Amino acid sequence: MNVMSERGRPRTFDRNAALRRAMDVFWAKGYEGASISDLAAAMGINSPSLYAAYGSKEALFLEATDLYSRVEGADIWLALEEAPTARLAIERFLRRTAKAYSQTDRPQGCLIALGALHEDSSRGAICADLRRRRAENLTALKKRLERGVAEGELPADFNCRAAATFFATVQHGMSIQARDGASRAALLATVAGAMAAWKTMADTAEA
Amino acid sequence: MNVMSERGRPRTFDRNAALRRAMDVFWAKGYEGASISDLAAAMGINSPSLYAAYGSKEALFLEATDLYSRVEGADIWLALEEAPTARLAIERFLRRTAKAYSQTDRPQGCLIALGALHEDSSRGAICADLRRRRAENLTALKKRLERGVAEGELPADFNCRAAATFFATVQHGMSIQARDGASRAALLATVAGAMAAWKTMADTAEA
DNA sequence: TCATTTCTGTGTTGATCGATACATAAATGA
DNA sequence: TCATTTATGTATCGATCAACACAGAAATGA
Repeated sequence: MNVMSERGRPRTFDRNAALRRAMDVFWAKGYEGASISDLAAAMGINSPSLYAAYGSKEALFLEATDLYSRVEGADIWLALEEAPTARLAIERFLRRTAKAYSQTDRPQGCLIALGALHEDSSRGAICADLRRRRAENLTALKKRLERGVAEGELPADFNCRAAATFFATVQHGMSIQARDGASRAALLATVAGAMAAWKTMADTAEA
Repeated sequence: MNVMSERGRPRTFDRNAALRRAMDVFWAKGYEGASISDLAAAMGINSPSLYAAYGSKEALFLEATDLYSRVEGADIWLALEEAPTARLAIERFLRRTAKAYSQTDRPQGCLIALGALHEDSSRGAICADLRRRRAENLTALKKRLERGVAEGELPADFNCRAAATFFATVQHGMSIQARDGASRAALLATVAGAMAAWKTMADTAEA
């Protein structure tokens, strides 16, 4: 398959490197704000090469968001699985979020959260895909909390869904906070606020 | 002034009613997603009438967001002043937010939070205005918490800035949550999570 | 009545949008 | 060598963007 595709004139640019550049543009400007001109210029190619290699703006965005989750988001969500307790898992998840969202050498906030918030007939697939990814993230949080219940760390009647919703919402808010230029310290203050809810939530469930 | 302006052919549409329609379009589609065609059609006028009455798309947006804060946002922020305690003030503020963001007869989430998140040279003034409004909201929260400290409800070393940042961030996250179709119950679960942090934050400050 | 002022609807402006046509270049297999 | 295949650069496509020119309509004051 791969061997057969080596016929014809070879591509003169690195497809993965160009995709990463496209990701940065979408990340900074959002889906509608990023024009084909912007993208092609950042990728160092002309628009026909872009369309030949990726198909369309929509397809390019979908590939870019996939790359984003794998490269930029992986570390954050890995914390959920690796931490020994649910409490530590949530805390590390939020702290890594604060760190990632305040990196000064890349766009602030999250591409998944901010990439395409305004639905439109011409952007239906884009919005649906981002929504699906956000829903997956919510499920990952819920699963980790449920594991905490199963392992006896949290009371049996702990509301995992509600808690997961809360922490996911805090993370989404941090994207907007980061876009407003919040410092890492300010984002960590939000993390501290969210974690302050932990004890009360666990105790309330027991009562 | 007003009398002098009554010369010439009178306007055949209600300027305020049309502005409200424009607000709804910006609210649903965001600044870049709302075209002049969209706006004029929803307002029931042609684009020259739009430009004659409001000046430009940017000026129309600024008027629309001002109307939004006065009409849609007033009730939410009034809760801060009216509640007898800081704790109740924050709780009512968040509960009214949950109610407002889940109204099914209007766009979900907040125009101030979601209207223009991606900065661009052509949208600088828009983004700056929304950022200013968000900063004002943060200040209002901080002021209310400081009043709680002054009145002895909260310990003297309570970190008002950090707490205000946390609650503002939760509200911003609720906008994205609402855009994802969250029910009022789901938004109230987030409110409960945020309020669960209250006791811990107050106690930690005392320690 | 009539000059002045302001608004309305039609039609259009140059710019930019996402997406391609086309000719040429550079690789392959036969 | 040469037909085939794929990529590249130039130069555009029709559609839509924000904004406006212009002429006619509807009010005013004199």
